[in-house]
Formats: sequence, structure tokens, C-alpha cells
Amino acid sequence: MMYCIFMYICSMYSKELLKGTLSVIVLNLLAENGRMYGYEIFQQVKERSDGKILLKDGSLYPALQKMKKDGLLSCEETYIGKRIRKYYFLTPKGKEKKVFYVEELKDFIETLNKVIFPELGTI
Amino acid sequence: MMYCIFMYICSMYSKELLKGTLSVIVLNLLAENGRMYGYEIFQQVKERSDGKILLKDGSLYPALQKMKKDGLLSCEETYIGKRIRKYYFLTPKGKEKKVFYVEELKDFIETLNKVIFPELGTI
DNA sequence: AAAAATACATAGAATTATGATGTATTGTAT
DNA sequence: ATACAATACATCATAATTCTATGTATTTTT
Repeated sequence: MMYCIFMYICSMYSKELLKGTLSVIVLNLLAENGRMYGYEIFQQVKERSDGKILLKDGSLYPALQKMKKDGLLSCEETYIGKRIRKYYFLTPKGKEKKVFYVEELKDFIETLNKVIFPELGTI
Repeated sequence: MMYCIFMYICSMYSKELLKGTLSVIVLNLLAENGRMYGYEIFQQVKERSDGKILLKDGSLYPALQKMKKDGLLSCEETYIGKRIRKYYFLTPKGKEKKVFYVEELKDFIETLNKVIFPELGTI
């Protein structure tokens, strides 16, 4: 009885830092790529972050389901051989929210920089 | 029976974005200023963020207490007239943690930029 | 005299990622 | 061929942290 262990290697960051950013990350990736399935999202985030952000499946799948429930995502199931694959893509509402969340995050990061590194001036 | 209402005006950001950053903000400010009391921290964060981050007292005071409990902060009580004021300052352990947390946050923000705005290249 | 600002506090609720657990298929190296 | 790693989904209790809603009380400003 073998179950996947590699996904449990922690991302190098304190768990709380990711809070509030997971959905932005996902919405943004979907906006770029059109349609993606869960595992693909995991891989792309890993790749782009140089292995520093490793989404946990216990976080990612529930997050996808919640965003679907909230009307931000739609989903199409396909089979690759016998293996199921659920492709997610943004709804119109999801596209709106994506823009809003990304702007918000951008602004927040700028503000955070001002608060923590004020000596750097506005970047 | 008048109780302070202005502190409850929300920071403009989704509540979750601040998670994980509150303690970094506080530790960093204390490292810069030596000793500060809660309300002073609230004001300085408000000022530096142009009013965009308004720490809630229900968040700040428990956070200060927790950091004290964790050995990151020490505290000295003084009276200004009849009004109590609790000055907090970093312990040696707190100074270490401050460096670590700030580095971690810096790196996380960089990584987040790579994941969400990869077209910008490394900043 | 009233209102706003200063200064602290606590407790229950809400949010959300995590850890632990589970099933099952497919590709690869020995 | 057979173990192992990787692919692909899922659920649920727990932990961690901030928020909301309260509360007390003093000082300054209008």
C-alpha cells in the first residue's frame, strides 16, 4: 500500500505566508493557460518558484472545489486511459475576480515593502 | 459608554493577506525603533502604509502577548499620568528571529513575483 | 459638555492551509 | 517481472492566526 509522500515535503515558507495568496496564484495561472488540472497547477507553481512553493494536495484540491462552488471556476472531466483528469477554467466572474485579486496582491506587496523597507523608497 | 470605533475600519486588503506578515512587521519596527508600545505600532504601520494597513487591536495586542510568551519580546510598563503604557522591545532571540523572518518574507515576495508575474523577469 | 483620540484587554467566530489518510493508474529502472 | 516513483484525485480533523464584537478608562480637542 503505497501512497504518495513527495507532496508533503514542505514549501520552504512559514505556512501562514501563503494564506490569501493561494487563490490568486491559481486564478492567475488559469487566466494565463486557459485550462489546467490540479496536478498541472502544482507542477507549474513548483517550477516557477524554483521548488520553493510546493502546494499541498490537501490545500489545492479543496481550494479548487471552493472556487468552483463560489462560481469562479468551471470544470470538465476527461479520462486519460483509466485515469480521471479534471480541467478547470475561469468563469466570467472568475476572470473579474482574478484581475481584482492580482491588483490587490500587487498593491499589498508594494505597501508591505514600504512598511518593512522604507529606506528603499517607493519601488 | 463610548468605545473606540475607528480601529475597526478595515485595512483595504483581504483579511487573509496579512496573515504571516503581522509578526514580521512588528518585529521589524521594534528592531528599528528600539522600544514601542502597541498603539504606537498601530500608528506607525498606518502612517507607513498610507492608511492602507490598519492593525486591529484585537489582532495586535494578542500578537504582542504571544511574541512575549514565545520569548521574542520583553515588556516594561510605565504610567503616563494614570494611563498605562506597555513598552515592548526585542530580546536577543527576537533579534535573531527578526532577521530570519524578514529574509523569509523578502524571499517569499520575490518568489511570488516570479510565480504571478513571470513576464517581468527577476526583479 | 461632547466627541474623538489614546491605551489597554479578552473571547468566540471565521478562515484557510496543513497533516494524515485513502484509492488507483501509469511509467521507469533494476 | 517487479518494485518504486510519479501521476491524479479525494476527505477530514487539526492548527494557526486574524477578525469581530465586546469591554474599561483616561486625555485631548472641539
